[in-house]
Amino acid sequence: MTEQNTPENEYDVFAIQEKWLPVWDELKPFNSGKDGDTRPTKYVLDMFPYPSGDLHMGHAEAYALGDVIARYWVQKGYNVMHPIGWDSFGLPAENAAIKRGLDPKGWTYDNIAQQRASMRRYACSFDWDRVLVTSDPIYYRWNQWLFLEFYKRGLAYRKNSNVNWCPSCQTVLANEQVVQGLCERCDNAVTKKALTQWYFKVTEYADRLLDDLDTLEGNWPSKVLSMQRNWIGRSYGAEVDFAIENRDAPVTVFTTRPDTLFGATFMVVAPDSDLAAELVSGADSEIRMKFQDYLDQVKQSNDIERLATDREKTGVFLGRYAINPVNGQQLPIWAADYVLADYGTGAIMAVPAHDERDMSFAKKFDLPVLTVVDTGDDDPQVSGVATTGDGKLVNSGKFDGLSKAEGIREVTAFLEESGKAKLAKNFRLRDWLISRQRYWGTPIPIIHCDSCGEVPVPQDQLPVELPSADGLDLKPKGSSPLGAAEDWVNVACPNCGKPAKRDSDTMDTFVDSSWYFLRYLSPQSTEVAFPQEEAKRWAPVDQYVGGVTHAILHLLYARFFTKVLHDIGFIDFEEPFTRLLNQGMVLMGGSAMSKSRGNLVRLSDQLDDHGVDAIRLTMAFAGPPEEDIDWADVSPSGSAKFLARAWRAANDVTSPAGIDFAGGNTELRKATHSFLRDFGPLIEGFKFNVGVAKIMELVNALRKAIDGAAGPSDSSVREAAETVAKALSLFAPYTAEDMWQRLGHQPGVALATLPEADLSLLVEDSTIAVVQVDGKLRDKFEVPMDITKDALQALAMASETVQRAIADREIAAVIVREPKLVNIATK
RNA sequence: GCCCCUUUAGCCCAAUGGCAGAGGCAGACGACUUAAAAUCGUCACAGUGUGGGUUCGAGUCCCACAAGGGGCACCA
Repeated sequence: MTEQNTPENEYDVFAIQEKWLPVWDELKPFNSGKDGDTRPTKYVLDMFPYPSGDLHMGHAEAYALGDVIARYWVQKGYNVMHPIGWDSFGLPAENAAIKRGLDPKGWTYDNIAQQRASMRRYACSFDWDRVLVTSDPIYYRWNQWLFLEFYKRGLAYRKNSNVNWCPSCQTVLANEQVVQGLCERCDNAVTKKALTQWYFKVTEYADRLLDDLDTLEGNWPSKVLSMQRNWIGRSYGAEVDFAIENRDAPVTVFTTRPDTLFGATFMVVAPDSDLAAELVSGADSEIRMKFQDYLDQVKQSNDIERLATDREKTGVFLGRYAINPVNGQQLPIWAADYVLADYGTGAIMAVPAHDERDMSFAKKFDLPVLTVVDTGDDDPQVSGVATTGDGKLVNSGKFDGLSKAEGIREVTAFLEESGKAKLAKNFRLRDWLISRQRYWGTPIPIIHCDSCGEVPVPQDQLPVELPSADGLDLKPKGSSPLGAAEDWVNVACPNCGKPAKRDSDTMDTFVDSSWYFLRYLSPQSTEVAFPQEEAKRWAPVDQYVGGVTHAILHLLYARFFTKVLHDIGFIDFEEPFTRLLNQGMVLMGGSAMSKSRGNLVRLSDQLDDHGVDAIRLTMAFAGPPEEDIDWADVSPSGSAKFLARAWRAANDVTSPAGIDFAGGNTELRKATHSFLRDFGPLIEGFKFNVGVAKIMELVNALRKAIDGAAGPSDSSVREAAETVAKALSLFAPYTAEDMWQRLGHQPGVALATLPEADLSLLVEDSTIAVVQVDGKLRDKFEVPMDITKDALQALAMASETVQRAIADREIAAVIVREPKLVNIATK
């Protein structure tokens, strides 16, 4: 009695944590890539964190789930590479450092140390010998090397254009970092600013980035695939040349509806385009002034105003005319900000009858509407509502009567003959703006020389290391803080030796994360970014795990880098992440956790209250991994209770380790082996919550057997308990390890293999057959597994309750699915 | 406006087109206890958002609608 209450025989999760951590440090069960390891390889990758503080609940979920997968494959006998690192450059770290008056470097590395300690305690199955930190020169030197490889191939270039500018952060933003016209980071309205900036030519890969998504179908969440497709936004159409009165060269427009060419009644160009300025320069002074006023107004407006869909159309007439190539019609040319300078050619043909935007513009400025497709809807000329559906072409000369699709084809072909049109496609995707006017990032390895222009930093001078932040004003002021680091920025031109200046911008941190999965192959190499043989061995990533917040940005950029590296010949695959799991978010009370909302759940508190295992188990058990977890809906104390229950069951086993399981209690053996049959597919299908439920089921059966007929010494009890320990180690490694030891084994349950199910144990010689009448259950009885169709049907027909259900109705059909089901359909 | 996802018991969630319930939370009851906690055990609770359709048979497939969530959106 008293003995049962000694600590030795009581589940103490905190003591267990302390006990096993040092043992695992020694054992290193998750080291990968040792010489002579003949196991097949598997690359499981968790998205690496920003070191912006300690780990939070979101990290806890992501790493718990990634760990289930990594540990599963280890137990299946794979050599699993499951690395971790830190995405440690970037604005969050820098802003926090400014706010606290600290060096971003010291602040960043302190946080890394803290997160690393927390990950160890959280029992993440990381290979600690492969850690990388993107703000280490040994890492970002290869960003610079990659930049220069891109530069060599024309994939990195500089151009002047109107870029997204956050007046609050005082830096440019990529398109992807502007959300609903607001800065992703500070929620201030984003404006435009003409600047010369560095770009990566991601548009050159737009087709492949889109088409190759098909190869990921089924292995990536369909949501992510559709977001990427939306983002790339390919549309097919034609480029059509319109001659311009009093101008030698024609203006080319892009249209997806060449079939409506006869309905074009005006042309619109983007007001902020060079074309608009050029065209208006040929107009009289009153028009030029009006245009200038309009342009000023457009430039002042921000994206929120511009994107408001219910906004009235605005624009000015440019005093010039275009000629419609299909019928010689004279079309007035307008400038309006609903046409974008950087999409298509920055100019459109306006067909108000068949385009809502053109229609509202035509109405506002009283421009003509001409219907050229009869869709069966109300005539737009009369109704003032544009029609976009299929129909028959009208008012279109020899093309009358064609369908929309035929018209698109025929009209384009007709113009193609005279060289006035060609098939074309356009993308919503823009080139990736990578310059940032910030300190804490990878310096762009270019030197600007007055005589030589842009000069790449020679390979032997890489890395271009960041100068110390000492004495630099990091506060945002619109230009890079690095420009003020005199000693750093002023260098001799590598070409001509004359005084020159370093490029003082730093790279977008998405550059860092676009190829880090390859750097894990050799995180400390000073020779190469990554060794090609190792890439052959490990890459691409078999399983990527992370939040859906990166569904567009990070994943698109990483896919782009992969394709470029493939084309250069460094790797032989074109998609970086074979399989992707997006875990949901952890909410509290229905909304995202935040300090200001007062619903913040601190991970460290949860771990102190319930222990690591219970929190990990709760994360996995809460529901399907891609769904959000509302912490108000789950019960970490329930998880802790279950773990104690499992632990006690293992503690009750009295048979010796190594005992032969054959001959053990049949019922429990069946439970164990049906578990073994079901568990693997569940984990491989990401149904972790169901997998945990199956373990609970097995523990319930185990408890019953210990307390019942089998008793604690039965071999089946040991078999079940060992199975529980192994399976549980994916979710609750401390508890599982302790169970494993108490069952008489050496430490290292993580490396113990899960046996295959012995299906012969699961063969039943009888089953319950059900009889339905018109689909409704009427009777059930036990039958032999090998019962014949006729015999089962006869048994069913003989049933009294069945006969009563049929009553006097005529039988239309009898469906027999022996041995389990008979359905009698009546007329 | 276009596209996608979700909707099963008080709650979180299971269910190869074949008996709606695997698991858990909260709950009720019982055993153990002087008592309580802990533990062990037993139990109740929905006919699957709504309306149609396909089928011998639908939570599951198809169509429409509703609610909630998400993505894209003046991209020619």
